[in-house]
Amino acid sequence: MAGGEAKRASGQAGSAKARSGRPDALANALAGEIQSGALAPGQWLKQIDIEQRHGAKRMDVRRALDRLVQKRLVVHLPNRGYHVVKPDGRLAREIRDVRVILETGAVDGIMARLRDEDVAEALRLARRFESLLGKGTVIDLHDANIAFHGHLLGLSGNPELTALVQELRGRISSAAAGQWQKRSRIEQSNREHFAMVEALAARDAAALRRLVRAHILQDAA
Amino acid sequence: MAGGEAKRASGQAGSAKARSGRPDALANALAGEIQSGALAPGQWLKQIDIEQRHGAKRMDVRRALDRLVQKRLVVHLPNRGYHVVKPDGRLAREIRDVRVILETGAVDGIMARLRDEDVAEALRLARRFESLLGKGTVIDLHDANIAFHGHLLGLSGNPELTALVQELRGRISSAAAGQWQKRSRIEQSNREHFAMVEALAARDAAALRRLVRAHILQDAA
DNA sequence: ATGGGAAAAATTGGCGCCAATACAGATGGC
DNA sequence: GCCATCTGTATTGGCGCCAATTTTTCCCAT
Repeated sequence: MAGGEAKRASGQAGSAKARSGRPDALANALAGEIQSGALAPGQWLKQIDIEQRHGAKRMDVRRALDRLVQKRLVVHLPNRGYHVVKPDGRLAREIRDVRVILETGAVDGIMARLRDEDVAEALRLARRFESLLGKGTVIDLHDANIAFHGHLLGLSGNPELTALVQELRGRISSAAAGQWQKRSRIEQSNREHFAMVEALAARDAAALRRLVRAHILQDAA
Repeated sequence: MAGGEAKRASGQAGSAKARSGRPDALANALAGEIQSGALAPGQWLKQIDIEQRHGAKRMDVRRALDRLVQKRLVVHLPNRGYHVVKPDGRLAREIRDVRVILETGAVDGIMARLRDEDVAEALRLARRFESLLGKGTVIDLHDANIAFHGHLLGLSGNPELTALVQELRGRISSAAAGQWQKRSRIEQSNREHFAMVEALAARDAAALRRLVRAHILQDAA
């Protein structure tokens, strides 16, 4: 029995691609709705509603919900159902602190591998964020912000670190979503983006660390 | 803000207890078998085998496997099955680097909240590890090591950080399991444990950071 | 003998139905 | 008039069966 050993090297090793499949797609869709606030904290997620709204099969719904439970985005009460997790101040603070550690910790790796074209790309993304300040939706700004920070983290050369931070961000964005509507804070974020790009260009690790820390701490303060 | 509604203490907020339920129990059992090496890397996990070996229902098996996929411990190929993930040097290195960032980043938090009794507890756990050097099994040593580092991380006052590191550790322990059999390295780890306790007692954050970094880097080098 | 191909066995994955449980509303007793 | 209980309804969760796909085995042709 046991002996399986994959003859073909197919699969796994190089496959960060990972065909998402329908269940993951649904899970991501629901995660997006939760993070965007479409699904309010505490709201019950009835399987039938999701099944009809997304035109999905019952099993996919169940699997997606189970996946969201593991991502800590929804809570499952046996024989009662699933509901959106309610923002927990303590938890949000802890995750925020972890993000500070991870993203400031990534700075050294970033500086070590930094090329001029990476700085240029960061500048481009910062400008894209800025261009959306006026007429972009909140979601557009959110995406542009993700793109900027994702690029920055990607420069660390550690995909796992990048994925981890994105996962953590997904777990508190719902709590922070309300904060994102304040205009002054978005403009402050924009200024900090450019400051970070300057720190990058100057290869000033200490300054970048300081900026990243302040940036994260203000986002979900 | 974010009202701490929790009328009933039940559910969500404070429930680190989280009734594991059958599916999680199976997932943990399989995870243990993978990390202990009972299930070899690359080996195919047939649903029927697991169903019979663990006396579980088919659905629980499927759910547990799906959960392990999300934990990145097994790989799923549609219509082919699930197999244990093969140790990937690059991935292991990335996770190891993330651990360095997290555990060295936790040092400041640890020092800020450190009490004398915490140092005493750390010393106790270090001694327990040492006492197992001679006649403990590899698994005993592994557990004692986990306990020591878990205590250390717990001192940071950030349960999320602790949980995150444990999760990361679980994803590479299979790869590092082979390394744990070298005696000299275990003794080196033991010495470093006591050095860390000394750094704790001296409230020397820089020294502790240096020790933690070296300790993690050597474990899964 | 060996390679290709087809049938057979095994395994996975999906879908539907039905029981178990919780919720809502109505009814009756105090 | 209010509270407890009971009934009806909606929702969840489990279990089994069957189709789809893959892997293995066997046979035949070259």
